[in-house]
Amino acid sequence: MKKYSKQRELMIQNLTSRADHPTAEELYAELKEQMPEIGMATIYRNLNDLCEEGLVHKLKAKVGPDRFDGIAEPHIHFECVVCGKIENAMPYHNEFESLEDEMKLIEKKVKGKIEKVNLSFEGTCNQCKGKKKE
Amino acid sequence: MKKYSKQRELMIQNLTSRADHPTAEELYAELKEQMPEIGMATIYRNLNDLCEEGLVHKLKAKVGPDRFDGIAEPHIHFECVVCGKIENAMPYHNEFESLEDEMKLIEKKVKGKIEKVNLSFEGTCNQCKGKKKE
DNA sequence: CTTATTGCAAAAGGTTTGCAACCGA
DNA sequence: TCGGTTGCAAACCTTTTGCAATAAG
Repeated sequence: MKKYSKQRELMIQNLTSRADHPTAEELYAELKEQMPEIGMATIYRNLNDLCEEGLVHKLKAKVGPDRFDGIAEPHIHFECVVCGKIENAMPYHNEFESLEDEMKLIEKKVKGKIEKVNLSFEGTCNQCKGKKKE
Repeated sequence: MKKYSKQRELMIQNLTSRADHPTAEELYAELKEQMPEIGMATIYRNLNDLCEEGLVHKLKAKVGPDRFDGIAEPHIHFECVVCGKIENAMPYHNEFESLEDEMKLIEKKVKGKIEKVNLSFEGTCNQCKGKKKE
């Protein structure tokens, strides 16, 4: 039987109320301020559970550790191939708005055969564009 | 100055002449038959070089180690969330043919800002569907 | 009282790196 | 000969796991 845990609660709260996609390490650092005893293993264990429950999605960046997304709606990701950061593709939203709708359409169409549709862009984020191979 | 190496040559040959997307380990095992002295570090080093040169693409599966794709043309991937295998989305090709064209279009449109557009489906492959959580 | 969940530390898995030997130009 | 490339082993980073302690129901 599933039991309540403060740790998991904080994680859900954190992940579902933000638009970016932190790594386990980043999440850990943040939660450690609200709860200094929390351990890394708990973070990973709950993250995996939440993924299985479908509440959270695991994102694999080309660079760096995995990232986690607490937003359910299909959306487009922009991933920096230099630092690995993944953001929702807002900067391109206007141009590609229709694509998110199309993603939903595709998902509906292939329901059963396919669990998820991913659409992402790769490039260099503005921060990384600033520095010449730091 | 760049020098020829038998090892890299074999890798390029292998990766550009197949439609699937092996892991470093799989590639290593195959090449070891043609060249028993070859080492894992060489595989990884060359794989990274080839990715930088743009000859090969690194694919991050949700499950298991990274995979490598020697095909340049934008195409849709189908990834098994159980075993991690990634294949070109041929089974769905008819239905979604237009999407590959759209990918190319998008890529053209955002050239400069964006290096690559990725479209992928997640699901359970036929082999994994066969076995109940083996 | 029972058992899911935790925190810690150790282990595992995948990839990268240092270095001496090797090989192509 | 010179410098890029290799193979090996050790190092590295991220994630998972075993286990005893803790806390939810």
